[in-house]
Amino acid sequence: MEESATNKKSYVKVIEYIKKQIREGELKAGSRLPAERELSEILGVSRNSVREAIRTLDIMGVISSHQGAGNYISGNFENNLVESMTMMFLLNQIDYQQISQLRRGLELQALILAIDNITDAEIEQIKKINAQLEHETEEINVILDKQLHYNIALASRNTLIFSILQALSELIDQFISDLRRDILMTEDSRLILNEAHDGMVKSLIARDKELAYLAINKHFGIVDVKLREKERKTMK
Amino acid sequence: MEESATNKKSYVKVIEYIKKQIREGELKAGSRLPAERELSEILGVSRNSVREAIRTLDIMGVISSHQGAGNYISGNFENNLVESMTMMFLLNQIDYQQISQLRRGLELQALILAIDNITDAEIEQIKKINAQLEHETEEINVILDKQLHYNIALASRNTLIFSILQALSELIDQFISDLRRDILMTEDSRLILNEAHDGMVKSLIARDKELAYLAINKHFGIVDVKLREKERKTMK
DNA sequence: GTATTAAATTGGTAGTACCAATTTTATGGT
DNA sequence: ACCATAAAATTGGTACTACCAATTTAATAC
Repeated sequence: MEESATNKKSYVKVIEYIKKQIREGELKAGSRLPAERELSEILGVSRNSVREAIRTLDIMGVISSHQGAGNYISGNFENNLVESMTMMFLLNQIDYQQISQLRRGLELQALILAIDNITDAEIEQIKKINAQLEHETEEINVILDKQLHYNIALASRNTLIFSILQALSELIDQFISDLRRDILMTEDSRLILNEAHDGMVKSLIARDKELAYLAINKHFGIVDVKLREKERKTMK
Repeated sequence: MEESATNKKSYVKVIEYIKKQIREGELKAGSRLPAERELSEILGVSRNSVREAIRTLDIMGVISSHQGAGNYISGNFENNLVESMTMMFLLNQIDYQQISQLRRGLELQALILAIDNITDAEIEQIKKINAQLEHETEEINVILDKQLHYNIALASRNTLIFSILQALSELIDQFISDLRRDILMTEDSRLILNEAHDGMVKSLIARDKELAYLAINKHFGIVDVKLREKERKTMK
């Protein structure tokens, strides 16, 4: 019972065609797709269906559309992950605790991978950011904090982990940036977070994965404590 | 310069409207959306645009469409993650090594969370699966192996981590199932994997996170070794 | 009250038309 | 020959209509 193309919904045909073209090397990042009217003719489906498929791939980050210019293969998937997680968040399928737990797992793995892959220049850059971060006596500088984690994620050389961490960061910005600020602003958490960041940087310098594990635990330990405090207040 | 609704592309309006409805509790998992022709009228956009938006949310897993019946708010996001990662894979933005690294981080975190949340009944279930798995003398039973990891991920009580792990599993099935089988089939890896699985189960029983860390390292240590062997052969 | 049938509803697809942004081509001047 | 400008062609964005196909709902017959 092979029905291959028939029976399938038209927009699925279009998506599969594009996938096939990518798989076969006909399309790659930067390539321009055939015009919608052309695709419509090639595949024997209406332009409606072509557009539904392209719109989906657009939102997913696979394609970027430019009116008048054409549709191009992109490669920016963070948007898709953000969109997806946003919906999960809105539908109450996930909460901040889950996001934090995921981050903990990924930050640790990113740090461990970075230990294997980071260059000396990158370490210097991170040391610089961390030094600036510790000069902040008032509160944790959110931007510097993000930069620190960003650079570590980058040094992991794992696009997938990097993308997910970026998506999580954006998700936090969108929905719970105030919560994060509250968590980071108190004096005690600031000190512990500085220690944690120091530990992370030291683990990179010493290429010490055990230290990395401890530092991440310290980092997210305090985040979790603060999160629970916050929840208790909200409950009252 | 507030332009709110104007200037925005029509399908964006539709998506934002649906998001808003979800945020305000008008729509939740299981809810039925207004008919496409209705939405079209409500928002003052063409049915085309409504469909482009709905199609996107459909592929994302937020909506499930049923011809004749209607569009319903769903909540099955694995499909979206799979789609997204599939595209990343096809566009050579990620490879098996990266997937394995991500899995390693998530499996560890899932196991650690499971230690805190798993019930005795669930432990019994997992022990049973593991016992069956060790009876397999010929090769690793892929299905049982997947079940073991599946149940641990479930016990983590983290939908997000669970979803990503499921997506990774499907991705592996789709593209590199043969590679996985090759990795798991050799005698030495079978023994080590059994030890690793034992360690994971024991860590759950003893609620020992240190043991969990060691077991996961053993598990993915052998996977990585086999992966590198495979790569070396391919290079030749 | 139940089973069957007809009608209405709703998503799926196709086609046409026109607008808007961009690119390409043609035109004119120096 | 070169460049700036304008016209034409291309291409995505949107709207509207029409019809098909699956499903649900209402009507009918028993």
